Amino acid sequence: MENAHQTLIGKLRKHSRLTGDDIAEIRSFSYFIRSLSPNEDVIRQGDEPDASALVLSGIVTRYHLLDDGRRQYLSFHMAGDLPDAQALFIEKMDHAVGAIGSAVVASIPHREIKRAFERRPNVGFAIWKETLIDAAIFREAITNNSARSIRTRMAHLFCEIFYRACASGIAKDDTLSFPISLGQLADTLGVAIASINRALHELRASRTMDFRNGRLTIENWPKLIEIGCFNPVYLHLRKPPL
Amino acid sequence: MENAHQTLIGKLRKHSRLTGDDIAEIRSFSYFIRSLSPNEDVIRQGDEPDASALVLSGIVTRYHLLDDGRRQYLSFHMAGDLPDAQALFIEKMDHAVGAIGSAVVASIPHREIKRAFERRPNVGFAIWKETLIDAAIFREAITNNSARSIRTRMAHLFCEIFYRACASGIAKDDTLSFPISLGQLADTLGVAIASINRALHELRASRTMDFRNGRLTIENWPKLIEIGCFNPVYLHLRKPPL
DNA sequence: CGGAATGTTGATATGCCTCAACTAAAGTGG
DNA sequence: CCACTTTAGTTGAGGCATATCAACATTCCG
Repeated sequence: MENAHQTLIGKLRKHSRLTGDDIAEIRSFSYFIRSLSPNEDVIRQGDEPDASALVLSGIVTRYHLLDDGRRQYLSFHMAGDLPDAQALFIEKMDHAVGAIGSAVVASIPHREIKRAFERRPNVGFAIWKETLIDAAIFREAITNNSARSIRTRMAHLFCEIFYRACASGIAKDDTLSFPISLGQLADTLGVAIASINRALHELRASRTMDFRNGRLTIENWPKLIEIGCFNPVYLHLRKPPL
Repeated sequence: MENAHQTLIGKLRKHSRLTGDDIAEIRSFSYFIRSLSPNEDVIRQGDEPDASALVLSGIVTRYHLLDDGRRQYLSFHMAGDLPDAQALFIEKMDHAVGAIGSAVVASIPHREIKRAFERRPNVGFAIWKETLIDAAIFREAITNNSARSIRTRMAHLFCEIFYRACASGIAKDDTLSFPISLGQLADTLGVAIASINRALHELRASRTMDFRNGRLTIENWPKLIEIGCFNPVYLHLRKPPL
């Protein structure tokens, strides 16, 4: 596995330009590694963390815990992502962050990240930009879950995940490990498990994509894009991977 | 009407601490005033603006334009908000920004805002924090539109709007001008107009709140909070207005 | 090997959408 | 200022997509 500094630098460079000094500053970050079991939380709603997690491997999710105990999954994060960067400036977490499947994260103290902002504003701008892209992904999720059919929602979600996985380098050809359950998928797209299952079977039968046992396989990318009304502009990548 | 500097300073201070030097830096911003007619756009999807709008009066919205011409409204903004601050670091707009009813905005050049960051990092952090709170509002909208009944969605939306309007100072006692049509409400909550209408009549009949002719009146705030499962933590206000 | 969690499938119920017909309000031009 | 047009709001009837429920199959994991 790459080290945390390299993972972060590689990620930031996908969206921003960094100078040698910026990179040196990032390399000065200390961190500690944390290995997560499936469904283990990194942070809980209400916590006030003093470090931010950088995903090194596996899938990490952000979710709301509802009054009745249900969950609403908000986003999924992979190697290079900073799923709780917002805690740098907002003390109390309004949502939780946890692993889907096994994952490894590097915990970087806020203090060091903030010091970097003062010394190299450019590093701050790059991380700020990451949080802005997060926001764009949230906006797209609003539209996806509000204005589209189950079939389209599902296709769109998998388009986004696969596209980002390609950018992140964790997708192998047309396949990707994404160990999420149907129940979690239901709590992501805002529909019942039974409906998730049926939509999944439909995409499988039409040889568009196949998701089973936590593995996503793309069989017909153009068709999946069309079904999902997917337009990757909102991901704001400098070099589109596909 | 207050001037733009004062509006911005007042807003940032609701979430962040600013020193005298920070405030002086903000006062150095140049801007020009732009008056908007109902439904006029400030920026369109695909634009690459070089200035950010600060809302001075009226309601401004952010929305996605879908393939079939429909709209998905994403958020609403009022005096003090910076609805397109993200364009500071993301060149191409992935959504549009426009007025609901008549509105007035101040356009501040990106160049000047970025210069302020270099001179007073604290000013940058305060604006960054605003964009992070925006993201929290988006997350809440995902949950609202995905995991709640129409009735609850509607109550939650009006709770948020009224709460923020109080913080912003534009609500008078228990009433607020919010000149949105039922069709726009439908395109916000992801439901049909007919359903919006019926939910509205239900809230009116139960004397919880009344929305008509672009005016929101709260009749029973505790009840509205309960119906909407509203918890304002995600708005991250230093001093809750209610 | 046994138990729990997850996935599968059909039958039934229902909330919401669609459509349509109508009313009310707002904007426009003579 | 009024007639006209357009837009917004209202309401009921009917249909459909999706939720719910239940029973069972499969996989995972200790």
